[in-house]
Amino acid sequence: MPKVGMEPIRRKALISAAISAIHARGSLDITIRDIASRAGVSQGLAHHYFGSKDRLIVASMRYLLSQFSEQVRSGLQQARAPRQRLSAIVRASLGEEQFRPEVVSAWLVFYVHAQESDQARQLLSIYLRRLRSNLLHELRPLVGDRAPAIAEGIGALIDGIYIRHSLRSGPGHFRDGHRLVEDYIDLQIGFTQAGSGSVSDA
Amino acid sequence: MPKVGMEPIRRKALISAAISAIHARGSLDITIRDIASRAGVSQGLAHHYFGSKDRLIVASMRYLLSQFSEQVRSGLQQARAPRQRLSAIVRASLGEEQFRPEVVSAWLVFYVHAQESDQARQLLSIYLRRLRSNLLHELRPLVGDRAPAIAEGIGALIDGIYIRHSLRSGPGHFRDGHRLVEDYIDLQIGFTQAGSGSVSDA
DNA sequence: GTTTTTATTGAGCGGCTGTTCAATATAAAA
DNA sequence: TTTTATATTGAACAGCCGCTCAATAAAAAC
Repeated sequence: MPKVGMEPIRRKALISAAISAIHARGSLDITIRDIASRAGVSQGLAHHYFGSKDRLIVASMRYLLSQFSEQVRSGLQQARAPRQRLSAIVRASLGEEQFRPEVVSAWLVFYVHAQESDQARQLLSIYLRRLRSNLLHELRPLVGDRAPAIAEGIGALIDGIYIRHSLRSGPGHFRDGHRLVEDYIDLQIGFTQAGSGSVSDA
Repeated sequence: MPKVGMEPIRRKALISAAISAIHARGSLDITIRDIASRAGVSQGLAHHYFGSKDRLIVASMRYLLSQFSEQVRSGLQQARAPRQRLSAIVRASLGEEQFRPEVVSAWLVFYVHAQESDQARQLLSIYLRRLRSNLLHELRPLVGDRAPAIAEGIGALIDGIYIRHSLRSGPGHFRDGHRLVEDYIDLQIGFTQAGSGSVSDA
């Protein structure tokens, strides 16, 4: 078996510990000592591998974003038709993986953090652009030039459902969120086909 | 002229200063010294009137919520028909007043804070319930028993548009948000009247 | 077996924080 | 005027924070 150095192991453990600490505290107001202790190492080691608290935070954010991206990618690989690919995106955005309590807390906190940190805002913007681009690509053949507005609507609905979920106490409520977005998509598609909009030009 | 004590004046100044500080910092990680200095008084005075930092934060949150409630109330007083009252609610929720940068920051921060503070969560729940109740009351005569789902959709859309706005850089984007919600409402109403749903029973 | 690299610790430093409190100035009441 | 209540300050305190660093243990390289 290949003996690897400790670095990747510790990095991952510290990132997980940071996300867990953010959830426990409900904000970015967490201490390196707390994170290190959750990861089972000393404060010094956290600095050794990440240099500063800020860099550890950014690394955690990047980790969450990359995990979400992979969920989307894997979902899209199993769907061919545009309408089904839309569902795949919704499923990835509101999937159980994204609703793990720690993950929800971290996303919320990062959204807020993006207001003060340029780096955080840049990272989130990438996520927003990619999601928008994915939605547009699938919507265009279905609704023509109404795609931009509908993509914005879907994105806002997803974010709104997500943030509202975080205020509820209980566990469930997943399926309702999906349904809400799916109905929205179907309504908009139906309206386009029966309404005054251009019935596509391809 | 009626000579009032300093208390109400200082309380309001400190609350405004707190909201301003939250905006500047982008989080609740602010110091009493900073708040007091923005209000033009000493740290000691802030404690004299609010007792603790926590109570000052909660007072600021309450202030924002009450101001929003009044916007809704005043909007509803000028509209009679259900469909127009819905527009009034949307207008209050996505009005310029709510998009003042300081207000946006404060709302976001409070949403996150609600995850750790029971008091904050309770306050936000009241806002959510009242908004939902208002929407349901106007939706029922228009869409019958589809009202709950549509109310949830409208609420999520509003919150999503709000949170997404906070990540944009520029000033504008107000009108687009309104339009998105109004279209959603019209689509849902149209679908109800032409679709398979119960056409109301009143 | 010696040297060098990696892994890890925890004490310590300077600095900032919420809060307390004694002191004082101002205004109201007597 | 004297007394009392209100308004206001800023120094002081105890405590926590991010971060540095010298010390050491273990592993790899030689």
